[in-house]
Amino acid sequence: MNRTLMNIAAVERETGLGKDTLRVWERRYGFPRPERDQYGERAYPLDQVEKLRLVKRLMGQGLRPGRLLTASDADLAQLGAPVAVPEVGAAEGGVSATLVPLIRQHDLPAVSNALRQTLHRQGLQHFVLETVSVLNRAVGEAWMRGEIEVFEEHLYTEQMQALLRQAIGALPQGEGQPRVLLTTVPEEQHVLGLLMIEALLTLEGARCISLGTQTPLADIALAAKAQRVDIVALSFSAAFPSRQVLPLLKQLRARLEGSCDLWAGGAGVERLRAPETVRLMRHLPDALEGLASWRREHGH
Amino acid sequence: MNRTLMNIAAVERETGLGKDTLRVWERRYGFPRPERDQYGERAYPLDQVEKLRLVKRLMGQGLRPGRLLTASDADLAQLGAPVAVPEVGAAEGGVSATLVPLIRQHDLPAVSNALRQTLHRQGLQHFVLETVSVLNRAVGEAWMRGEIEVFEEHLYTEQMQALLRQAIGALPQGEGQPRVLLTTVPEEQHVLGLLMIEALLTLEGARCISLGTQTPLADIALAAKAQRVDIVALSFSAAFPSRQVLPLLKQLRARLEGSCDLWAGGAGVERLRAPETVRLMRHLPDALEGLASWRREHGH
DNA sequence: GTCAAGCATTTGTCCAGGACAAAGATGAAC
DNA sequence: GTTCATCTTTGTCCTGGACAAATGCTTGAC
Repeated sequence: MNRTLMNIAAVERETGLGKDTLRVWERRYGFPRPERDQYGERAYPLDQVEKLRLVKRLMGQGLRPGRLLTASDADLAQLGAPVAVPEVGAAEGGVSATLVPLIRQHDLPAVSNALRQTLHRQGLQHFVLETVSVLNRAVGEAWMRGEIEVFEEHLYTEQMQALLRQAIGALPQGEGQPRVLLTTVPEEQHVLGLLMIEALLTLEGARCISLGTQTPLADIALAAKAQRVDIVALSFSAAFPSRQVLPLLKQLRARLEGSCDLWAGGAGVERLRAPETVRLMRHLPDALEGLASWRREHGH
Repeated sequence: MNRTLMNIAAVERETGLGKDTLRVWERRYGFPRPERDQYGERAYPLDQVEKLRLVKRLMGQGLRPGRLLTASDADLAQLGAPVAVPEVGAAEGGVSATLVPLIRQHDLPAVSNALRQTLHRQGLQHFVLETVSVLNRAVGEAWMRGEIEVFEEHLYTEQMQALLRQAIGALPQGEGQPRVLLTTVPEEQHVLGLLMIEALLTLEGARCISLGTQTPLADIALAAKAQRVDIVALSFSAAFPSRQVLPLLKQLRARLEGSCDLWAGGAGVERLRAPETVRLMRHLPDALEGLASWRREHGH
């Protein structure tokens, strides 16, 4: 018998739920109910960890933990079961209707080819503005509905990343204006948003300098100074805890020079109120508009 | 006056030190000594956060927190000050002697060109085996000595990543054997190790399937099954807490099918004892040797 | 029936202070 | 100098309490 038990740190890694949260759920709702090891420390069986991953996913659909954790296993399984996919939706003819099934069939070469073909047919700008953003949303929602697994999302991301990086690499990299620093804060690991913006802005002749994901605030500020950038652009995914976004932006704003603009975009800022000193980009085209208005204001 | 105060969660993000650690340091060593906000919660001034980042860096050199946190500010500053770079070292003529200064001067185009040129001169295999591994180590150590900042490391990583991905994209992707799944566990965000292995193995005709970084164990196992891979290869950087590596490998091993090999490589496994069921790759060429021996055993 | 304002509940994160295993340093014996 | 045993340091876990912010609910006005 292969009974693996995980300690609380491993469960935090595996589920993304904090240690405090795991303990307080146990106290309040009676779940999870880990065993104890020889030292009295929590030892979670695999099936409880799986249930926690399910709960986490369902919370993304607006369900609250109090309900989910006190519900019976049967009710939970029903909520969690992938809904029969409305194949009618395929009639819309969108790319996502073609691609999500390919991802689910684990046909990587087909996914890669379909993406490449679509890019070449549409051109980079249209591809990013219409196809990639729609696909990202479709893949994310398919995960929340339980239709695809996390690793399938990773596979999709990796294919798309390779394609976008290749396309960006093929663009001319001049000494354009403005200079834009791209990155995400620590804990935010989604990279596609950055690559999309990098593609759009580079196409328009801006000079993009990417730090990749998860840069500490102090280093974002240092990099902005060292690279003498005009704009710092951050990307927040829907998965990022939204309560943290505005405080973070405020902290970073205080560390940047006044002449440097601060932009924040991605699904994680769609529902936020913009402070005066930060420019929120709720949708992708806002970035192009923002670029144009920066150039107007700075006489280019 | 611009006195930003950070709460304990923000300090954790910024420094990478856990909340428990921050509180126990305060209790034991009297540092950090945050103020309290209106609700009695810790509020860390910026200079204390900076000192914590310095301490974290010095700990990478083998210094222990008990010494560092009770040392005077002056002693600490002396330890932390970048040592005058022994320019004599430049006489070795290695690539790192050329590149690290370019990184420090923030001359991105020069870094990019130097890397590209070296790659073309050496060929991909030699470039990965000799140049990239040496550079990664040099950059990491330069950070530990305080010669370069985190953001400069990010810039280097981003340039190298673009180059390696481009080189990999140009390789023929056949239906080779074995099929290898590449990824890192959650909390391990270093991507260059993965790309290096992907380049080496793809060059030798293996079929590499990368999940990118930070895949939960459950999903690594699911992906291995769905993609019917022969080998799962994980990368651990020196920054990954080494105490966690072996338990992680054991957990994953238990979830993989017996016919699937498990490899672990990178600076994070150099000093570990290998369990029987996992193959530790302490140095890069071990991967090539491992590939050859897999093929011998499976009659290819 | 719709909307806003006020009230109640839920929820995540913080706190204090205790405990202890694992890793690292130290010293004794060979 | 090397090996083994002991002491010290250090990170992470524990319990149980507290409370702000977010969310949901009710009431009342139009």
